[in-house]
Amino acid sequence: MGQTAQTYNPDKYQRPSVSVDIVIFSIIESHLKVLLIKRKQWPFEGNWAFPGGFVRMAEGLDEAAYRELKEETSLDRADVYLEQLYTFGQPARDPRLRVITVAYVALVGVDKLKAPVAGDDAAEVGWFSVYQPPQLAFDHNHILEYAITRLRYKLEYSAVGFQLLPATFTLRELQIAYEIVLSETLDKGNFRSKLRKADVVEPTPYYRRTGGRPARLYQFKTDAVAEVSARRLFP
Amino acid sequence: MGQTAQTYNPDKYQRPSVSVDIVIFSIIESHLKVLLIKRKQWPFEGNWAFPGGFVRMAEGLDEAAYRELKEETSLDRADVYLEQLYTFGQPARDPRLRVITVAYVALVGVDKLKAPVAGDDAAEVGWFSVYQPPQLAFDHNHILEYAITRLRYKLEYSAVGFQLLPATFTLRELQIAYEIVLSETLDKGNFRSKLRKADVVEPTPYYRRTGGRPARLYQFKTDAVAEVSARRLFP
DNA sequence: TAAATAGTGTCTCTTAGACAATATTAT
DNA sequence: ATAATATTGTCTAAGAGACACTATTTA
Repeated sequence: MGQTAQTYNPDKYQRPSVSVDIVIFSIIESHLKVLLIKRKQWPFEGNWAFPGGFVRMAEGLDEAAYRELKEETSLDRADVYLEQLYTFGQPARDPRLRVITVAYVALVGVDKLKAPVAGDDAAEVGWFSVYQPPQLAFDHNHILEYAITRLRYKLEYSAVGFQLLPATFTLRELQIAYEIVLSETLDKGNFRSKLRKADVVEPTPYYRRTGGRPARLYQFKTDAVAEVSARRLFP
Repeated sequence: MGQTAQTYNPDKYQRPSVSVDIVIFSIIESHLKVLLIKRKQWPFEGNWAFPGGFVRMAEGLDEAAYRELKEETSLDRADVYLEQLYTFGQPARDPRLRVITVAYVALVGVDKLKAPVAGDDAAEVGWFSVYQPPQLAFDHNHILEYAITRLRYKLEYSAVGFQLLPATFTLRELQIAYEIVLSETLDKGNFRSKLRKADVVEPTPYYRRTGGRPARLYQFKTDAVAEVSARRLFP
């Protein structure tokens, strides 16, 4: 809102619509998946799209994202990690009208997944592997690419990968989550020593039974900043 | 634009206005400065604000940012580095009406600075030190903080700092630019060896006279990717 | 020659990454 | 005991950072 804001009367001009779209990631059966909703109407009828919707006049952007998350997936604000991704505004991205969309990325732990119910008209909802996504509506394929890139980046430099797991987890489970997102194998010993130095997880008194020696369960340190800044966590 | 997009008719509802705001950085007289325009009307009359304006129906967001840049500062698309920063949309950020703004960051070399002319009504324009900014309009102080953080981050991990300098420059000048932005001193030898390894600058046949031994002029390798990804350039 | 700045090299300590060794359970 | 998995430790090469040295100009 710079200089022209005073002389320009926006009421005289058409305004775009503004929506939020949420790229929700989770790890399901050892695969990085994204939540999609099937469209039932033109345009892109039958294609899949991210949950989302229009921003209301009295709510902020994050607020709109949380509201849509709740409405379309029953996921509560406390159940997810949410951050703004990027704003996409090509004039032709929606054939009906000008829609500028503020895209968000969300991470959800498997244990938080209720059966996702879509909005009022009970649309189809499903989790899809991010590497073989179906044909998506609008520019959502492009947004998905961008979101995956950001997710990888985030995980390399911070500890938000926690958000993809239940409240307690073994270090091996955490490593596997990282391996799934980054699409590369990590060294067990090095992964653990990195974690130790980053000081972001703490042991609980509990263990999980596995095939061999039971594994200690860990949790994220509540006081730890997930955003381990300035130094790469898993290069 | 998810499920609700079909059942929701946006024409029945009020729409927000969407603007772009551009935080333009440059290094002027050894200080990191930002370009601001003085507002002449309510609200925030007399306060300073970033150049920017409303997005038109037929243009994309980047396009709108470049257009406003040209209109309000005469800076051409080729003269600046521009990237989207973040979208701010608190309902009350503009007292007149609901405005969601897509903020951009721009870097300009000193040599590109024409006398900045403001829009039609010839407002005051000035460069201000980012560390003692005046009282800004709207949430622009907050946006400025965010932009500085992003700028520092970008410079640490990439080579876009080049964009703050003329086409040719000495390595010492480049180092000083980095020091000014990062607010810390860097080791001469280490800075140079990092640059050598990153392989982003190449020598020209020219020299600049200084107080002592003349310094060779360098330029950015045209084929080099300024985004030196995945590895930190100046930790 | 002295001062000033440019440019290069070296040394040490830390860290990344590969790999090995030990520990604890079930069968 | 053997298999399976957890957990910790060791070694080496590369990189970061501190610092010193040489080079080339002006005054």
